[in-house]
Amino acid sequence: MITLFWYGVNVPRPKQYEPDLRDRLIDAAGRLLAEEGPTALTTRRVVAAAGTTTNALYTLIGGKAELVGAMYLAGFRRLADRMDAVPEDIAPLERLSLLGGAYLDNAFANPHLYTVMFERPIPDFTPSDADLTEALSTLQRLIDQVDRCIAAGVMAPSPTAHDQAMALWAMSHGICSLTIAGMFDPAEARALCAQASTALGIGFAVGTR
Amino acid sequence: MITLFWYGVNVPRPKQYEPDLRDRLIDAAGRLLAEEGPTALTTRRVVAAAGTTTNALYTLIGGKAELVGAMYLAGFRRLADRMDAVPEDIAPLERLSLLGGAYLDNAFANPHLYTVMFERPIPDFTPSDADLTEALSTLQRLIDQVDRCIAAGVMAPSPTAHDQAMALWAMSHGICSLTIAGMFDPAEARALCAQASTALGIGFAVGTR
DNA sequence: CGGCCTGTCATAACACCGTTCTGGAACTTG
DNA sequence: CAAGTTCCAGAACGGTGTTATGACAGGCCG
Repeated sequence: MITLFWYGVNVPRPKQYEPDLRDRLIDAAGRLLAEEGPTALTTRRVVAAAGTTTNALYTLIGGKAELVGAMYLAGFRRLADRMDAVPEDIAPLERLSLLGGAYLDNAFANPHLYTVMFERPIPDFTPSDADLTEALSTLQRLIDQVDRCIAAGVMAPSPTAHDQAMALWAMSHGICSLTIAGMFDPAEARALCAQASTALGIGFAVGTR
Repeated sequence: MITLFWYGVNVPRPKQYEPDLRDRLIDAAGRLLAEEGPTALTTRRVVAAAGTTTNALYTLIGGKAELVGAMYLAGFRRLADRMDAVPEDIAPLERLSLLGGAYLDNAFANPHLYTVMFERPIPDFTPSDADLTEALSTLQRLIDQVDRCIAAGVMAPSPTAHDQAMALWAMSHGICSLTIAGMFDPAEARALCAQASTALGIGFAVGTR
């Protein structure tokens, strides 16, 4: 007889010895990435910082790619938190601008994490399709706010909220990316972003009337 | 007595490396990067593809960082060539749009090289200040064309040509970067870029009148 | 309650990486 | 020809991600 249900019967579930070891590993990786950049993110340094050994990383997380994947998702969660911290009860256009500010703040507060989210500084890791859709879902906040601006009559109804939001996002990301790459300095970047974002909004409104 | 001129007397001039070995190494590295991405760009694979040994790479180029540096500059030269191939005798605004198209073409034709230019896929390499200014000088073509558009009266004289060009560039780069990261697909990216660029131009014109 | 199974984790090893060392061959010059 | 210098193949070094080996802890079934 062949057992079809592997976890159906007679399979003990042993506990994890140190329940927070997985979190400790991910925290240590995050600290290493933030403080010393992608080159410092080696399995050996991570496990040493977490006070354990390589094998724990492999049984608890799976490998370096999965470790970076965890930080990838954590990065988007952090971005989501920052955007959700923007108050609700303000003028739609002003709130949209604050969301943009939060985006730049997030990028410049931890540039290494930002590159993990949007570039490939650790070539072993490329996000899965599930990771990508989860990441893109964070940007729904931007689309929603553009929608509210359209509903309030302060932005044009065409192109679609999605397209206008994507344009705003691409612009902001471009500025963040080039700034992190050393092409702009942060102050310059913020001014440029404010200037260009309003121009973009005006252009969309005028271009379709 | 101290000999001051080391090559003055009695110094034989031994043979040189194969004169094109340096170029062969850089070509092999470029092919490897284009076909298999940054993970394939190892010194051992490069020297094997060029039919030589590690030592040649170190005496002729200096190391992996310098090798990537050569590709960094080659990437900007290639971008410059593509932009310089856009004809001169067309309407300024149309020429500006063709420059944007050339930018996207260049990015999508060799995305791995694009990431070397604007992201840090090989952590051993970060461009020097000299590299950065040389790279930024490529973008002067964009600024010049915006200048011509302003002179022709088809773009607003304010903000400065520099600022408008930087905004257009950041927008285009953002779209390229996000596309290469898997967030957009190339067709979507081209449409978005065209749409957003014209909106940006209109917005700058309207916002200052 | 005891044996077994299974997940947890330390130790040590493997293949590969960038880089450097060693030594011999090749070539130019006196 | 002898000397001196550069070229360059091979081995070696320290570091990387990953995997094999094995000790051990605890939950499940008899």
